[in-house]
Amino acid sequence: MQLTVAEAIAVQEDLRRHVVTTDDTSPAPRYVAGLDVAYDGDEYAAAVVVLEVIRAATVELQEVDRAVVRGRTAFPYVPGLFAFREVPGLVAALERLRVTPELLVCDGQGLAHPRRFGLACHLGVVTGLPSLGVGKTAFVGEWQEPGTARGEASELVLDGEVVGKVLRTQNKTKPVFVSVGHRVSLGTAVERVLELAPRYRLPETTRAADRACRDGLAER
DNA sequence: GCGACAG
DNA sequence: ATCTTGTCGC
Repeated sequence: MQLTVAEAIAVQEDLRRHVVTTDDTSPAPRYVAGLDVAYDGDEYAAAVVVLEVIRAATVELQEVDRAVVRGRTAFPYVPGLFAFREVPGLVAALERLRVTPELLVCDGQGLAHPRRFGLACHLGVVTGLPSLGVGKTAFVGEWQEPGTARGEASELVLDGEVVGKVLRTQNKTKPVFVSVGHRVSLGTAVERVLELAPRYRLPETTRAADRACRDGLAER
């Protein structure tokens, strides 16, 4: 790896100062992106899929753009430094988009991180775009099991501070861990995730990006 | 010191 | 993340 663990932590401590945890005065996003990376040894395929959110009687989600970039891993998976492994490929994919997303839905945590600077915060700060994190499992913090109905949530607390929400996106399914990335409030983040997960546990953005990076890795 | 540890 | 088939349920 080009960066040492100590250097990477220093970068996080520096970049975290730029995180904005409130909503900007813009309407609900029309273009929302899902981002994910798949691996095969030290080879990876990073994907970004942009969905247009059509709000009518029911929310409709249509893919309008996508970009998949392949590359070679330059940083190992280190808990707490996950972003250094995924950001290069994801930023490269974002640069290839024709449609600029108004919200990045990341695979992992945002503020729910030991230094309050998980992947979602990192991607938001380096791109300047609003972002939020949706983790499939917990990383840090304490919480109570939320109610079993879609929409019910409980606070994710770390050192006495609310760093996210444990949110049930579908009845009787395992909850997901939502946290702020950049330029969105926690309440809005939860609202966006529910809107993007009308049918399954994970947001459609996440599902689309997951499929895209797997497919990208498969074609060799 | 021991274990836990996003993907 | 990845290793991996069938199977129960809506």
